[in-house]
Amino acid sequence: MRASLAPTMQETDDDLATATEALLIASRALVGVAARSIAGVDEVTLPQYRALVVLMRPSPVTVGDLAVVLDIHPSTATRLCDRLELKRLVRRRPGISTDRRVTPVSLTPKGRRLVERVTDHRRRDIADIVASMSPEERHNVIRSLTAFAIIAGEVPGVDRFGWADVTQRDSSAAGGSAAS
Amino acid sequence: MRASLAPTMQETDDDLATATEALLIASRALVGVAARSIAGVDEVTLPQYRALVVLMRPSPVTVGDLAVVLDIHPSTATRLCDRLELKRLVRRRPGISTDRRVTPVSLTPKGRRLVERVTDHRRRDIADIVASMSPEERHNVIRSLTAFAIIAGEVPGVDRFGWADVTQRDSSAAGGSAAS
DNA sequence: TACACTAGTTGTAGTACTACACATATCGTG
DNA sequence: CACGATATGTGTAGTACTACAACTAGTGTA
Repeated sequence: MRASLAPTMQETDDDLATATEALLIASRALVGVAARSIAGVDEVTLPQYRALVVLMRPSPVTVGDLAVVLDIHPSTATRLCDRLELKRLVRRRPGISTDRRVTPVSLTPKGRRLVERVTDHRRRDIADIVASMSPEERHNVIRSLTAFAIIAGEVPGVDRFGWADVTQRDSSAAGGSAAS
Repeated sequence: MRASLAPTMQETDDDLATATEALLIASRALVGVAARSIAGVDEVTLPQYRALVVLMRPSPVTVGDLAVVLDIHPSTATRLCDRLELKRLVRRRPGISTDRRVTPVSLTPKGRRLVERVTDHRRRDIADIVASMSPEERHNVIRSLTAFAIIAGEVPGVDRFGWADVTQRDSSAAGGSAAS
């Protein structure tokens, strides 16, 4: 399919490369948007924000879960939670779990609002761009990106979940490992 | 979402919102991809990587330019350059400019390779996803995202340039300001 | 030439993030 | 119930990032 004419194999190959480049470029633009949306919030550092995004998940999250998802040492997760708790963005809720070794952590309303604020900011920036598109382009975006997002969620090695949202892994801020 | 025909005004409004959401979701996926590509590189921290991306620009970049673009204090830019120079990723090149107050900074081959490595990593991840798409979807992506990227580059408040690539501004890693 | 301004660096100080090693509760099992 | 495994927290240490203040050097102008 392809609008109308039948694609030859060669055209398909070209499209593959072209689409990849288009996404790579769009990726930069979108990442830039994401960057600004978190930049507008002074209240948390990047690792902290990443943690908050993880905590947006509906399922319960423990300190240990955070360590696994963020790929940091458990003790680092503990410290991270300490700081977030000081800022009243999360709450430790011992006793919620039957396993009393674990420490469930949840967002406070304040923490949730912060994440939502960042998302809204990003949505506005994107909306500004979308508003500048022609109806046809807009229409196209819906179709192609929906397809993209669905597939991205299925391709192994690509996170479909929010924490990726965090935009990036802090790399090795210290001498650490933290690699993929 | 509807497949073909001429949009009415109302449908256009709907599309605007839908397209925004589609981009928001795609944004997460793409940011996740970007995250991984930098995560695979232990050698630099995020601020350091951002600086390297800025230095990919063809035009000469000074220490002060870095401070402005990265939105950090000049002294912070100095320290950043110090560390990058220690890692042999950049070089200070005094004497290149007629104004002997400024200190031009440029990537070393090693630094350039690092940035390219990250980009390649990202390109591969995206290609994996694109490969899973139907030719029609792929075709669509090319058209819509190219339009998106072009517009994004024109809409004020959205960076068209590479440094956004960096994926994100480190927020206030310290007690700092750094906000936008 | 004197003086203000610009660019960068250095001194100082504080917070964050990271990990490793060790200590403390709990849980599961034999 | 004893014992290993699990989940967190603490003690300790090191690097990074950040900014402000002060200093050096070079530029431009009156």
